[in-house]
Amino acid sequence: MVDTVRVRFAPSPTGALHIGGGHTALFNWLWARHTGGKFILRIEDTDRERSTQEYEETIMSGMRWLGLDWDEGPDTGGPYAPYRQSERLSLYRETADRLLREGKAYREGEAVIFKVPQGVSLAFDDVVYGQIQMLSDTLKDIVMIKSDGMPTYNYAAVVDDHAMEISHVIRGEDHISNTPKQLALYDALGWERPVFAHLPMILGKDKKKLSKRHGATSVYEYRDMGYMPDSVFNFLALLGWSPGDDLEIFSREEAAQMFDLSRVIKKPSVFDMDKLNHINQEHLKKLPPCERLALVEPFWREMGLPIDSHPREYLEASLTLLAGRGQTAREAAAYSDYFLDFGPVKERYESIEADGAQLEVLRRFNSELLALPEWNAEAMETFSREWSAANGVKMKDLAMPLRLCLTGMKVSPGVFEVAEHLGVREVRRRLEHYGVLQA
RNA sequence: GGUCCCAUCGUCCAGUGGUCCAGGACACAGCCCUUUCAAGGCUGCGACACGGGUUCGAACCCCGUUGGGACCGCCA
Repeated sequence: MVDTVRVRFAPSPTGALHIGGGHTALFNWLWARHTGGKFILRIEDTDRERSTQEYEETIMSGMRWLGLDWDEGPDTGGPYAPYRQSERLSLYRETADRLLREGKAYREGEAVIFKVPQGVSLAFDDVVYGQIQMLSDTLKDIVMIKSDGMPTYNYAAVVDDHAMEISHVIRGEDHISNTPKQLALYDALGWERPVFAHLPMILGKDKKKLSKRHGATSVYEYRDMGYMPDSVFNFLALLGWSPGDDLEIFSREEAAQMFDLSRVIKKPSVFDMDKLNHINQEHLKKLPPCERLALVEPFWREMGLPIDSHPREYLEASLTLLAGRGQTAREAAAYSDYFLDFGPVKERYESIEADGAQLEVLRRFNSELLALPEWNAEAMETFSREWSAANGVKMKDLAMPLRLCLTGMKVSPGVFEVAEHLGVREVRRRLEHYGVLQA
């Protein structure tokens, strides 16, 4: 009997790894890791027209990106190899011949077709959906081997799940109606059935099955938008499942430990970008500086910023200063460009807006600020508060123009912290450029 | 059309007959903090689709209605 859990993710290499596919893979992975079982990757490349080696590789790297490692697969091999259906043709052939000999299947053209017995109740107990039953009379005969010699999905999946000793078939709910067909096959072959667990679908905002129309659907698009794999993992795990308490931000390991198939719900869930953003921000905040830098760096590079002319410590500190600003790595990169270069600042603002009298006040203030014996945020703030009180000028009217000159933005971390981090020389350079220092 | 599935705040989840005039999170609004924006803290808005049962008692069980979804390929 089934003593060890063996689950599989069985994508067809006809496209990149989808959010839906990632969700299915994730739940299989969680169950395997939770139970100490095996997670198997099987490539279902029986569609000669659409399957490609490139897609197979993208799917695998997509899974790696999400942190879903597999124990057996086409690249790693394993005791049930090969793991690519196109390499298991003889198995399908032999099994089909057997059914042919037993009179349970027939030929039509080059194809082999399974004759569905009539009047049979095909029922199974789904781990998440419960008892599901269908009468065999509503089923048409099932094509097992196509005219091109390749097996069909419903047939190959049964043969392989049996041969690979899969204990739990965990897949999307759209496969519920396929299950009775596969049940008929298991019965005809005299094979023991695996346990079935169907997962609720992921829907778009319009409550329709998630598709290209809904925007980004491949997991890679999320990476390119600046989402962390940990966040996408966390977010996907929360679709159709929850640990039961109010814990929402967790790691892969924590999820694997808490996960249980019996806690998966039936209701389809809507993909909510706002929630993903929030989860990403939470994970971003937890990251140590060096890892955050690694995440943001590609986006800075993409923006053409001079990364290599700054020490790593400086770059890390720049991001630490951001403290929760930005929900994605891409946003964090955009919010911090002024730390790396003066260029973007100048592009945003040609000059500050101030009339003659205001300008004179700013010139005096900035000049005195630059003359401070100690160049740190605390000293600058103390000085500024005293100066503003003494001169009857609001802090705001001193800080905002300074912020504008240094960052080119109306929003930023505390402006004195920005100034400290930029360094007195750079601050002087920027203030001089805008003519807000005394001659 | 046939078959199957689903139904708690706008969204994601909690809730498995009494402790629920329903709890948390996101989003939204307001307040506090404050040199700005975030972050953080506090408050608010907001749902058991409807109708019948069963029961002393129903968000939870049963039936129906309505509304959604999936599948009906020699695609997977």
